[in-house]
Amino acid sequence: MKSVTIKDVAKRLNVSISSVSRAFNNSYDIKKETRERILRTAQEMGYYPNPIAQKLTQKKTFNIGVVVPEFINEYYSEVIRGIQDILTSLGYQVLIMQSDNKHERELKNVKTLIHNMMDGLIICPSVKSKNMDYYLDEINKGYPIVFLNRIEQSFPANKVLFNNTKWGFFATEHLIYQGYKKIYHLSGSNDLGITKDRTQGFIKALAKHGFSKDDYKVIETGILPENAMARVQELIDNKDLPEAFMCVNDLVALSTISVLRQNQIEVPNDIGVVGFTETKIADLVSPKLSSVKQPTYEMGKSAAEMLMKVIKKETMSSNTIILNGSLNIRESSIRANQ
Amino acid sequence: MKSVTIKDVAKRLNVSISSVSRAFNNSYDIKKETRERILRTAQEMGYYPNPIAQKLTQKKTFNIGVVVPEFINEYYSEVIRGIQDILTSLGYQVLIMQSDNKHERELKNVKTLIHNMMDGLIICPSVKSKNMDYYLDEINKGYPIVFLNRIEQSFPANKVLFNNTKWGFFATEHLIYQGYKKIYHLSGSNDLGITKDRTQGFIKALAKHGFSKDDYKVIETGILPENAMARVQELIDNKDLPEAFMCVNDLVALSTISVLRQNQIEVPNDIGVVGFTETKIADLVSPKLSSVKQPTYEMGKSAAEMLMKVIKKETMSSNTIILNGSLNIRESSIRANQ
DNA sequence: TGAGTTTTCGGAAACGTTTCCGTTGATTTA
DNA sequence: TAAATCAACGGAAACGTTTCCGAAAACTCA
Repeated sequence: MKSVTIKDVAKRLNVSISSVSRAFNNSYDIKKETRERILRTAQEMGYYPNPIAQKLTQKKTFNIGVVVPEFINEYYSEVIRGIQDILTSLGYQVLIMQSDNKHERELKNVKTLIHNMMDGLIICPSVKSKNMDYYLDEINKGYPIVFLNRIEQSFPANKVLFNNTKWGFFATEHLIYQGYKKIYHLSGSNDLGITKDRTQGFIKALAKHGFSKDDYKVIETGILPENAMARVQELIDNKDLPEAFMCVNDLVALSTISVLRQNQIEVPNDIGVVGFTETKIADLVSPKLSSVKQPTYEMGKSAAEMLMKVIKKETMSSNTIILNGSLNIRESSIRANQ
Repeated sequence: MKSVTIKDVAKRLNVSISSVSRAFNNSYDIKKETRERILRTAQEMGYYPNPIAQKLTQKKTFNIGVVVPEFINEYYSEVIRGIQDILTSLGYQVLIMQSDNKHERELKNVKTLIHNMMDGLIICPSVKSKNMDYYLDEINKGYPIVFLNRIEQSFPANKVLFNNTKWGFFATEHLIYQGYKKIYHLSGSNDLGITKDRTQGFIKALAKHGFSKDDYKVIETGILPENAMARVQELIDNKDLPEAFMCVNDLVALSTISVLRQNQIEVPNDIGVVGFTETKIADLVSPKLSSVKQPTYEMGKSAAEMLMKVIKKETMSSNTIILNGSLNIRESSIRANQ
């Protein structure tokens, strides 16, 4: 378990510790031949500089921490791919921690990463900004942090966002243009800023097109199938069905379609459905699911690039990047002519 | 950016550095009152022990590294949840790295984690054991490593596995019992041990039930939709369709159903389909997808528990845990009576 | 009361690096 | 040829802890 240190290499070659160090950091004041000699025998002896010791003296670790709430679908997976593609090409390593949608664990993760001297952090918060003081403190101390998704636009920090209100609006307006006159929104939790924004977009679209209070409803189902299915079944039982559903995400949309089908209600012939945060399966199911695609990979890339700028001190202020998505209209929301 | 160190605390209280250290490690040889006094002012000054410096002197970091190939579906997400639930309850932190299905990046990740002094590692390899020498070296040095999934049963290390051959066999036999006489297997890459094992299970089941060479085929589609869809379309064009498909995973199964539907071929009325590595959507699509459920959460738990035993030196040998799954039969593979 | 024991604490080495400073010998310059 | 410059290297401090060792003070016991 004993690993070979810089001293062992120095002793073997009868050179000083400093020279070995210089050889590895290819410093200018070392002769080319000795440098090569040192590197060669170091290789033979299986020596590599201990990163922990390096961190103690240097400031840079070339490690970047990423905190995500979950991996429930490919959303954060693709975000991380975007982050990694940028950062690994620049010689950084990406360390990921999962906070399981719990704010406390998120905070603990962030502290762990900071204390382990990450050069910077990309944080995807679990819930809407409660207790962000710690983060603000660190930012003010000069610690490089970029937020991604699920954070308020007004929060004074560098961040990469998706405009959920806007695309919630478009998704809803699409249903309206299809001629659906009564539309229900199955919404996420109100604690979650992003799903709340989608709800706002929903309401804005209805307002613009003169829907009255009787023509729509917002039903808080959360983002997981179980509860959503129960609530839809309730609607059916109460004979309180709309002409279309605008759903907080694809999982809820698929759940809705599934329950409707069990009750011999067909999508889109009887009822239209549109999802949000498109996943691969949208294109594979029947009916194919209309949904809003988020630029996940690009969001990761942007966040990584922004973080690099912060680290290089090329920017100090609180920048916000808002990326565009697309509404992919498929079968589930195409209203039959009648 | 200058953080407060142990010296600052010691100086403020006119005690020695050692005493402050003792206070934090609640050592036995410090008076209770001084310990509390130190802890209190340390808190006031915002001091916490620098983990990097601690790592340099101690051997334990209470950090565990996890390397996964991807987050393409909820598979590794649930594995990680299992790992985290065990380890965080024991005071450990879990650091995750994603190797993007590339062996080189996996190796780099592992080295990064080891050099950063993780107390142990759980590795989910990306491809079948090529170049495992580095891992074996570390294990022989006494470094605690547990492997999970995608590794050969003969590999001499601690590991947690799913019996892909067995459940590939059961999935296939289920189709046979349904009366399907001609069955094709859409398989993953041969480089991937686990998908190869499923293929073996497929062939075993056919052999047991006396299928001849003409009654089955193995078609290597890989694990992603695009290629699978193309290959299925080829089969349709060549009028070379089986009575049932046994698919390497759910994504390929859904892709298959989708292509068949585009060609007016209905599942399960015309053709039966069964998937593998069940995901949430299996229950939400139409027809509901029959699939093999893997005990993902439990696999993570087992791996974490096994790693703890290795770290505590309660076990030295190469243990293998093989967990059981279940075959969930739904609509897609129920053959209509005829 | 004096020897032995225990409690509590300080000093200093150690962990494995980087980096500043200084020294040596060789080379250049006037 | 003497002075000045330069290339190449060694020594040692520093990073922030833990821990071993030893010593002072307090306590025990006969």
